Amino acid sequence: MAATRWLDEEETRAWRGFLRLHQVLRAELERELNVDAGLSLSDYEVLVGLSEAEEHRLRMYTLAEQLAWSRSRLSHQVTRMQARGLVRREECPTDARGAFATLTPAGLAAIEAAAPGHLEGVRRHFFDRLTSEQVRSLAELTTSVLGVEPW
Amino acid sequence: MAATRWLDEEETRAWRGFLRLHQVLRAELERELNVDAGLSLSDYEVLVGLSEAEEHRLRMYTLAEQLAWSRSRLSHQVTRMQARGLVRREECPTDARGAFATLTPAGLAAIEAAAPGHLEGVRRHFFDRLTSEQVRSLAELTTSVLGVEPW
DNA sequence: CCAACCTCCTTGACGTATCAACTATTCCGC
DNA sequence: GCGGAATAGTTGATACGTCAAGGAGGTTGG
Repeated sequence: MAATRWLDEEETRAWRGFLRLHQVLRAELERELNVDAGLSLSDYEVLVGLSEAEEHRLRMYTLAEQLAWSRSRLSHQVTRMQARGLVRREECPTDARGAFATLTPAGLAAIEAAAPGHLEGVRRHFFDRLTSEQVRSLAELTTSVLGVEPW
Repeated sequence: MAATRWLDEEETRAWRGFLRLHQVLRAELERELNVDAGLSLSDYEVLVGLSEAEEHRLRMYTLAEQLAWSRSRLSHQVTRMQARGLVRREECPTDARGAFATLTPAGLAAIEAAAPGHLEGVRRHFFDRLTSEQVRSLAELTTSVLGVEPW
């Protein structure tokens, strides 16, 4: 067992900064999205995923993978969103185990109403404070760590 | 009302990458920390905050601010941790409204046992995949957005 | 000096996330 | 084809996070 590789000062700044940045941005964007559109960020992410999909629907496992969510989390989330009429479950004809999540017209309307304000918030709280060089290096950093493009 | 300022391709990569990076790292580190030390990341953050404080204690509002948490969240969290013997509440002699959260010996032992493995995970999943230049620019990016050092 | 206001903290209700356990179906090697 | 393994999805219990409301103590200005 090797000695602990503690973080140096720069790494500590980067790591704590990263966690705090996410915490702060997420809290504020969640609040705004909820006030303006009555959606949580989780709702929003599901709606975006489905709205970009063919026929506005995806297999549950595909959507879960795309969001980097567990199947369980997605299942619970879809149950709640279904109860509010934002999405619908459909059977899969080619795999009887499978299920589709499908955007309803109300769900489509919700994401279309919410997106402009939300993106405005993302700009205001995040991109407006960064240079394009910083944006580029952040995009590359996430690819370095994740090993893939983020979608 | 101005037209929506949509995100361009690079911004989309950066933003979705940021969210996904946090999601993936947090999920994995949370899982490891829970398996190895029986702690959640929220537990860990509170324990770190207190362990770095004078006399291993802080006023609730100070700790909340330091973590960028709501008072409510911290109050619930401390209640749960108190029930497990990790922290203790103490009255504040100079302000009767106030309360201290104090690390117990068990809490100190828990953080000391958990830290090496957790930091090892942070290295393995994050810093080992970045150049020192990337670390530096991430640290600066967080400062740009937050406007302050992250502690 | 006291009424109005502000701050510190807690609580309860509800929405959200995780794990483990479970059902149902499909896949695969023989 | 059939038995075991793997996959898709759900569920229930529990932990976590947020909001709104409220109690109790400080602070301040007339």
